[in-house]
Amino acid sequence: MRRITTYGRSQPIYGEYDPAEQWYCIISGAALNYVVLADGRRRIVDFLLPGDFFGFSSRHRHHFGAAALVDGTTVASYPRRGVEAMADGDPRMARQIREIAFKRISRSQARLLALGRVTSLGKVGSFLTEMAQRSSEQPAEMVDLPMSRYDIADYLALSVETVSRAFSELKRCGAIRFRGMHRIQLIDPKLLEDGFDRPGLPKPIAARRNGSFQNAGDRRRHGLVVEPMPTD
Amino acid sequence: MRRITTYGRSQPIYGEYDPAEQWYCIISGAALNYVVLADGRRRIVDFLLPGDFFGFSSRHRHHFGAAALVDGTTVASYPRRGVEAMADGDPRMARQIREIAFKRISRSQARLLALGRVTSLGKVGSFLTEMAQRSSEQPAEMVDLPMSRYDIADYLALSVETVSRAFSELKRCGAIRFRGMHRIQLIDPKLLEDGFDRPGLPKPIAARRNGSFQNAGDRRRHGLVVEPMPTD
DNA sequence: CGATCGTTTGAGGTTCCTCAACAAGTGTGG
DNA sequence: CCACACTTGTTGAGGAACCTCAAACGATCG
Repeated sequence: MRRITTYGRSQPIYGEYDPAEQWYCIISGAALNYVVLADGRRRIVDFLLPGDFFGFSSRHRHHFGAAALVDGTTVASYPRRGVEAMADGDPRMARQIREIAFKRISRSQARLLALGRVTSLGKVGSFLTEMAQRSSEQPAEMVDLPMSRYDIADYLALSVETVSRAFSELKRCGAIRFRGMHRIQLIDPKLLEDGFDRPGLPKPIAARRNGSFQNAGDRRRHGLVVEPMPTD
Repeated sequence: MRRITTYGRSQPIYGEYDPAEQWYCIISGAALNYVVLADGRRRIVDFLLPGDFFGFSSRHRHHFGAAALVDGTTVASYPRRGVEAMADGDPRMARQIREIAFKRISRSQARLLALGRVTSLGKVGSFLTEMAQRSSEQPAEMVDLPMSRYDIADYLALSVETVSRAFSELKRCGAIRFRGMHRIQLIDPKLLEDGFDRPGLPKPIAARRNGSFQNAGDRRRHGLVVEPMPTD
């Protein structure tokens, strides 16, 4: 039913616009979903870690490519038709697939927020937070980054140089510490998660920690007037 | 089974962190998914148009809020448990739900690309393209924008001023034409979709239309070496 | 050891954000 | 009907952040 394949670094798992006939799950290693834009730039749509399912598509072809990040990445693949047939006969299976899909929706949407952040430190900070949460169950403060700075840059829609500078800056202000190039210790996770958001301020050494909202006028300006739920 | 509710402008459909006990579908009008960040800013996670399902969550609580965009937005809501039970007994239903979920994954990921675009004209251009595609089956060149410039700004992670300037600029260079404040005619959809991507260039009047890739060196730099698929 | 890749740091220019003012559209009450 | 307040949209000026180009350093591998 399922087939295990091992890939080398940068080796494609499937290409952009390939027919979407398999679903996949990372067993070990890491991979990424990418797109190459018309002008040759690359965007990384998602990093894929052990336990992540991918390769779903609403149409019959993929919209993105997938490639391994590290040598020896092992991936399980399941024929789409077979799984769908199994799901048809086994409601628990179907639920599990739904659950996986919903999780993925949540994650993409959370990522939208990260991408929407204003400053490079904010983006890199939330990237580190995301990786820390995904790579282990309990909030670990040690993060392995199997990808290069280039990958991170394409993931966050920043230039490599800006990513590198952001890491240096985070180190300088004591939010992180390097344990080797691809191993980072999070000293102040809270700061990484919601600090560094506002540009053009004194300098993001001390983070705002108020957590309160703006005044009512600002909320109304944004169309977020809090009114009672409709009673019916 | 399903319940129809009508909402006024800016009226919440459900709040952030509310228990996720219903699934919803827009019947008419428009709505949005939003988040209010710690510093009081708002991010719009998604615009919801007729036919769009929303309110899925992998956990028992929503991560985002939902609110109506226009007066008289009608929304169908379905009790989650009921639908899940139905899906358990009806494989076709289950498939349909999967299909909806997969579509939504595709859309969030497509949106990641739009947010990752470099320039404000690129972002606004792909926003218009997205709205045009979503609001009708065949590629329409007339787009209704039920949301304010503020909403668009929060959707694209730009300031209102920049959004407004981008519209003006697009009008100036003949890519769009105004048919009222919230009704826009797309003159050059191709330009909107892939033009305006590179900052710091002559000025994005003539779009690059080559569609070819960079040289091999650049592809390798990005870890996208094209190698044969594993034969096994 | 040389070559290449990955990473970091510097300098200059462009874009976008903030602050500000103004114009246009909408609704309310006199 | 108009005055007024308020919201929404547009435009200008100045400064901050990021991108590009460039160069240097470190690591890895043959």
